[in-house]
Amino acid sequence: MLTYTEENYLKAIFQLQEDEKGKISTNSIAERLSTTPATVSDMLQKLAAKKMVNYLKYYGVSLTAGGKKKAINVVRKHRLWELFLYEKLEFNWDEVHEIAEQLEHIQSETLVQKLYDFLGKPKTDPHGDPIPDEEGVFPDLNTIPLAVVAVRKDAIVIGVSDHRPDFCNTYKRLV
Amino acid sequence: MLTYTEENYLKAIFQLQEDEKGKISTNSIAERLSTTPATVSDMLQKLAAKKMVNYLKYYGVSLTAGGKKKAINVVRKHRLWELFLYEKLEFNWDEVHEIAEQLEHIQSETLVQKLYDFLGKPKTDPHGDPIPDEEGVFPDLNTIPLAVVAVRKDAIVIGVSDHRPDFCNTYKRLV
DNA sequence: AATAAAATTTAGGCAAATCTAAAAATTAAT
DNA sequence: ATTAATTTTTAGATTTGCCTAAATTTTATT
Repeated sequence: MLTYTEENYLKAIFQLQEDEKGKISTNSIAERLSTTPATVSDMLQKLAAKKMVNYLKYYGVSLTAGGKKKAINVVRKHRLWELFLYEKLEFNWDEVHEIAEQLEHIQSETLVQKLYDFLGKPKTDPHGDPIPDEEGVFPDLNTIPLAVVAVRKDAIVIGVSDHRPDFCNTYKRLV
Repeated sequence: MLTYTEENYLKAIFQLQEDEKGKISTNSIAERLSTTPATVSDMLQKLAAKKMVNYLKYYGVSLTAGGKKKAINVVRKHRLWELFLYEKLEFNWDEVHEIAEQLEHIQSETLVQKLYDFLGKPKTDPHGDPIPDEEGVFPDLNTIPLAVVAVRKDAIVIGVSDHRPDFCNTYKRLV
């Protein structure tokens, strides 16, 4: 069983891996988690001992198959809870992230499954991010960055990548 | 801010105080929380330092006004989440306790309030236990123990005090 | 009331997660 | 290719929550 903190590390590594596409540095993890590189170094060794990451000192980390599975499950739970808060409890979309950071660590596979069904097997969260299915597969949303949409061409905004309340608060909601 | 563990101590003390009506012993807390008396002794001193309990060595503990408020809030959250799991996610009533033990520690007053409204400001959880309102006041349910109901008199069962899955599982649901 | 039993607290330790400061390794720059 | 700068790791501490074993205090028994 992983601790709350360990789950956060796996999620951070997973998300950095998506963005940066290369080796993940100790510093980038530290920055993302607002901690020190020393602490990250320590934790990576623990996660390596638990076979959650492949770790070579001074070279960087990547997730093992098992680590990736755990990470995706955390992301799935985070996004499902965000959607629940937004759709069912009528939170604003800028308020949901912080609470979902806590809810994503609740342990119960049955709960995730029932929440998924309750929300109608959704494909995206309130920020437009894809929600993986029970197998950990992300839906293909066929999106392109707004910056590359041709001039005078119609387009539908389906998501934002900046989740900070300050940014989200600029808009009432998507679409 | 209280830790997850501290919240569990306050809840345990609160519930023991309701049952036993006298001084709460170190041993009874240890038993309820499945830990050792030594650990409890330690924690009581920490909680006393935080003004959450009145504690006199070798004599027992009681909650301060502040500690009681926190404890009731945890109970409130626990019961609201249980009801959510049961009513909205269709869990069996014997499965909800364990998950609610985790959910009761999610920090967000807004969340509790919105959940309360979402569930229709309920008065009882799936076990028939009263849910305190936003002020921490428990609704008066006007109940008597089944054992003192007169012979040949009609009565409606509104709750059970044993929350263990084994016991609850004997019945499909209340009423 | 003295002693035995039970309850409680203290002492000393351990693991997790964090930090700062120092050391080591890698990368960049002249 | 040395040296300087940066990144990463190790070392040594701290806090929280927990344990066992020993000491202390209270309660019960004869």
